[in-house]
Amino acid sequence: MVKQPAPDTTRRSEKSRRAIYDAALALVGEVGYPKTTIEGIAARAGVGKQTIYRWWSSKAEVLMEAFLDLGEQSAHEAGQESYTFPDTGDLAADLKAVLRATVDELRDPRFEVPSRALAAEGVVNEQLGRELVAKLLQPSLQLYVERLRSAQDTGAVRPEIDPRIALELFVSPLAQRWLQHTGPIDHAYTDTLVDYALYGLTPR
Amino acid sequence: MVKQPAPDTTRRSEKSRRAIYDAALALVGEVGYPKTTIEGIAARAGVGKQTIYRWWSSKAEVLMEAFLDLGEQSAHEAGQESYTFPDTGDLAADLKAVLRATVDELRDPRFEVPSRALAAEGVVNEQLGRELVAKLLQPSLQLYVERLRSAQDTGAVRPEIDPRIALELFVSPLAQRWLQHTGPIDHAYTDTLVDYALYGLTPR
Amino acid sequence: MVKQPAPDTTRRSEKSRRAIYDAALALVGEVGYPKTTIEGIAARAGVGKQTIYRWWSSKAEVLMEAFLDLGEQSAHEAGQESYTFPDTGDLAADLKAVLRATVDELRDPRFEVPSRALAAEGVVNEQLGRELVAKLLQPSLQLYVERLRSAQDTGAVRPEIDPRIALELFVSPLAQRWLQHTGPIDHAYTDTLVDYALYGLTPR
Amino acid sequence: MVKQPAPDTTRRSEKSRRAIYDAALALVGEVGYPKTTIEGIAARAGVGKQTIYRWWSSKAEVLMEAFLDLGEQSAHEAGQESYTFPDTGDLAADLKAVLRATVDELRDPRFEVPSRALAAEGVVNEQLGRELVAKLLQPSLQLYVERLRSAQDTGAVRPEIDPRIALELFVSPLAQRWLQHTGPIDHAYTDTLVDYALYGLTPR
DNA sequence: TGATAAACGAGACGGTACGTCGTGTCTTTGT
DNA sequence: ACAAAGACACGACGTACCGTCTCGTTTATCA
Repeated sequence: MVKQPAPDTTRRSEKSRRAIYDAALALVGEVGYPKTTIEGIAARAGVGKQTIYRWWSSKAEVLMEAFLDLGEQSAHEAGQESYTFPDTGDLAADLKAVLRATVDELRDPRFEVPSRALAAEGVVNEQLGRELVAKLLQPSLQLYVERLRSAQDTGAVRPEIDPRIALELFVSPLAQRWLQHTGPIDHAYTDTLVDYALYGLTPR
Repeated sequence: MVKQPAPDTTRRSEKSRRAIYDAALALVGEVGYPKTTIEGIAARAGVGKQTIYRWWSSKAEVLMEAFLDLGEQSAHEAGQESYTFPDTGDLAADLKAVLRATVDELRDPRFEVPSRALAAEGVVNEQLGRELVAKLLQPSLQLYVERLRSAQDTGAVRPEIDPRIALELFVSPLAQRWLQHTGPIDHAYTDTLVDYALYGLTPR
Repeated sequence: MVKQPAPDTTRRSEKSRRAIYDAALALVGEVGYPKTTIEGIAARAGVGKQTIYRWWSSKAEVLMEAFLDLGEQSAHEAGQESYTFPDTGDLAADLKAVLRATVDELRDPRFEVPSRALAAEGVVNEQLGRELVAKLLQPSLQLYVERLRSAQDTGAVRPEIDPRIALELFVSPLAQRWLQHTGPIDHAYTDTLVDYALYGLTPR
Repeated sequence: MVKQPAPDTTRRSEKSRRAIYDAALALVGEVGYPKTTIEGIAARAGVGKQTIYRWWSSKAEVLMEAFLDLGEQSAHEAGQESYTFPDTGDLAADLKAVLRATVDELRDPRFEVPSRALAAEGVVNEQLGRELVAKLLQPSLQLYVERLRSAQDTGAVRPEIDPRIALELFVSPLAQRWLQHTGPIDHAYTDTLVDYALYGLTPR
């Protein structure tokens, strides 16, 4: 906190950074977030503790960057397809498809432990929370906004609807069930969500 | 963890328990959850550490019980009115009223810090999460279920709707905005949620 | 320390006292003195802790009384012969015999651990040390004094010699070797001690 | 006990070691050995507990090294004269002089508490006891051996006498009186010891 | 290409908190 | 009324990590 003589980013060891990311994700997966320690990450990465403290200010920050990096890696490999949203003209079908994919992803144990840990940290640490939202959540949510706007253009969604609020009707219930273990998560559930939200609860 | 030779509950010191609850809530409020330590709680409560370890197995458990107790205290004082749900016949109005009250409560700093801390812990610790849901969340949600059933009886809600899922359309978006700082929380927002969810997004 | 409402000795449970003695000696023998605890003694004796604190003021005191009691038991069984000293007229032979017996006793593991523990405690705790000396050591040493006086009567020892000091020439070297591990202990050694001490180191 | 990954001695902080020695000796002097705690030493030395545990394995070991160091300090200051033994040709006089000096040293309160504590520990802990004997006692006793050998050369002591046993006639009685509080310690007493031991108890 | 300055691995350090154990006191319960 | 049982406040234990701070030792630009 006191002094940050601006470490020289150009001299930074790429090898160490990779090793730290790998160690952090591996440890979180193996022993859980609370038992993951900076000392443990350093030891596993074959790195001095100072090398971690030089570039990050907390365990959560390390993990967040490691996780973001993991996401980028996946995206590269997969050819970016995760950042698109289907638009077949059938809004209900498109939403259901995307939510089904999200359900599958949430169940992938590779992502589960670190993302839970980050989410928990973000609940309590507002700054980190906002960073997470901005870097991890927002890009995905933006795709919903765009798809809903497109639906408004075709008349499938009422024009006065605010897409940024409307998307929460699909996304938040799923997120909450996952975060708070308030209920089971499966394709039938997300399909139902889409139906309820699109057509409302009252008789038509 | 090793041995728990079943401490004798009848001999338990009520005074110590109260002091521990008070200290825990006070400390969490003052220095935040991560900096609240069992030693600190014990010292503040004027209690030996062992007295805490004898009856609870983790900081989170202490805080959860303290928080539950706080809720019961409030309920007693207020004469239980928190466990009822208005039924004026106008479903939209009733939902909006309850959600507005919830918004106000979420902003009460007295509840904010400990409930955030508990929620975060519950995200990561499934057992505690389920306990939280069962003891804190479920009772409130059940009131939504009943109100929605009553609306189905009067024909205000389609009969095939599952109320346990439907309620998430109102509650989860608010919860997520609060938990994950994904957006501002106010009365206009929750009013909008009720409108969108009740009448759907598609043109009627 | 604060209050000593003079517990009523007549009401004292003999059974508990015995059980405490047994437990104390057994534990000291099994786990050593430092790992012997008052809680452990109470548990093993099937006795409340308070019953120990009521009658003794420290672990060392319990052990001392237990040990004294053990000695009395042995004496009773053996018919007091331990409190006599041979007087065959041959002083050297008598001393050698007694010291050989002492060597054998010092090697009896039944006595070794507790008496070492007590001796150590006595080194550091003067009050207990004096009690030990008075109750355990003095009676034996007195026998040396008497035998040496008898030798003075027969002219075998110079009349101006102080027997209380003279006996230390035989007893202390053995005691020190045993206590401080400064050398091996056997019959040849004690025989030599007697010869050196009786006849001096200078040529005659 | 579990792991001792050989801390790097070259990186050891000399300042901390000194501070720990000083704190240990001061505390033992002020509150006595049993009330001296590792936490107390660490606090007084302004040192983390781990720094003590890293280099020593017990309170006794710390104190022993501190005491040895104290001895070395004194020796340095005094110019080593403590490691010599007078040889005036008059054996009795030389022994009396050395024993008088020993009496004075035993009464020096600066040495009394720690050396008693160490002696007591050595009684019960054989390994430490042997270390103490080897490092603290042996060097002094060796001087007696040499002086006695020299006396044998001049014919003042019978040639068949074993000096390592003979020296105990002078040293052990004094040591025992001091350790076990079995009698007063003064110059007259040690003078008497020398007379008795050199010339024997029997009439010449 | 060799000097020099940084980042690096290693890990000792002063600390804080952990969870456990034992102390000596006090209270409850059964007899 | 006493003794067993054991909860309690307290304090030390020995361990694990924290974040800071040297230590040499690579590296990797610039002189």
